[in-house]
Amino acid sequence: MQRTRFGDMACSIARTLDVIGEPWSPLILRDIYVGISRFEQIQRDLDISRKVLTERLKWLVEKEILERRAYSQHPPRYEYALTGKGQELCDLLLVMVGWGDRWTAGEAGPPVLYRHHACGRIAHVEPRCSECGEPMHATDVDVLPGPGAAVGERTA
Amino acid sequence: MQRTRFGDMACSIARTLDVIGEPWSPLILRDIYVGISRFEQIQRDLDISRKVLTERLKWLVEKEILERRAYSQHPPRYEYALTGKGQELCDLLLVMVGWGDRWTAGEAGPPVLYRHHACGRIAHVEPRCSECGEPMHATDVDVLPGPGAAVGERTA
DNA sequence: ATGGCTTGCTTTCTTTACGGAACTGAGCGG
DNA sequence: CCGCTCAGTTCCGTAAAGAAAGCAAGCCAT
Repeated sequence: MQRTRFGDMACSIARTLDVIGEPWSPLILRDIYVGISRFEQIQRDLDISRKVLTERLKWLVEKEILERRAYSQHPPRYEYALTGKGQELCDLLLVMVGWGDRWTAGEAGPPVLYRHHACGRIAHVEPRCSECGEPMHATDVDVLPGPGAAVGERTA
Repeated sequence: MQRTRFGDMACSIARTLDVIGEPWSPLILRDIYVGISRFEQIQRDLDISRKVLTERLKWLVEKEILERRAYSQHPPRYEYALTGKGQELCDLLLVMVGWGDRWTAGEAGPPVLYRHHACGRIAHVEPRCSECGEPMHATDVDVLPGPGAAVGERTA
């Protein structure tokens, strides 16, 4: 969508946005995650322009987030499925759900609940440190240049 | 940017996207998070159109993600600061960083590292269950209708 | 065999938003 | 009073989104 491509920036946020940052992409991912996996289904569910849906699906397949596969040869019918890379992106969706539930749900409460397989309880995700297991929020970290930093260039 | 507003959908992902889903918004948030907080600074850092930057900042202030405040009266100069709501959004950025580092960083390695205050180690965020503390990925949950579900309507 | 139905797109057209560049205006500072 | 910085605003050309229609392949019933 945007003319400026984010993929070339030395920033993991920008590079993630390059993949799913365009409008509709996260919602398409969500649909496929919950089992709405065919072109017509997604189009109806989101009420998205067929043209844009075609473009997004092609892009996400190119980026190896989705796989297009035939579930019927005759007639040829296709569905879209998450790759491993795509499933990990869905973790990001869960975090978005967490923020949205907390700040935008209002009176009515969250529209969707998530039950954790491991404990069977309704839960939300909590960001924790990969090293010590304690909560790890944006306010709990120092930001340092890493090996892939483009020295002397804009970080963005 | 998109003509279709996501804010009215009964979906926390859509409502989160309504706030920061537009192009550049997450990168603007990131800049302010790391201390690049003035109009000219952000514009230079991201090389974003001044017009779009103006629009985004105004939107994020309206949505109470950012606060515009004068750091000088004479001459009148402004900077943008995260609200509590905005700081929590930054957790989402950390998750995006995690995915981006893992899938898009390549040979060079991650451009930026994050040191966790609590343990002092370089770390990344790991989504864990708010109830039992075990890892909680998108593949580890069941999706159920919640109280705020728009019954009979599209979930999106 | 043919008219209708569904699926999975593609095409065309209009409207909107982005990107780039120039311009404004307030307030220093020399 | 000339130039500089900051913080935008305005204008214009182009690219992308949205709406709607069209298309082709393959059933399916009459």
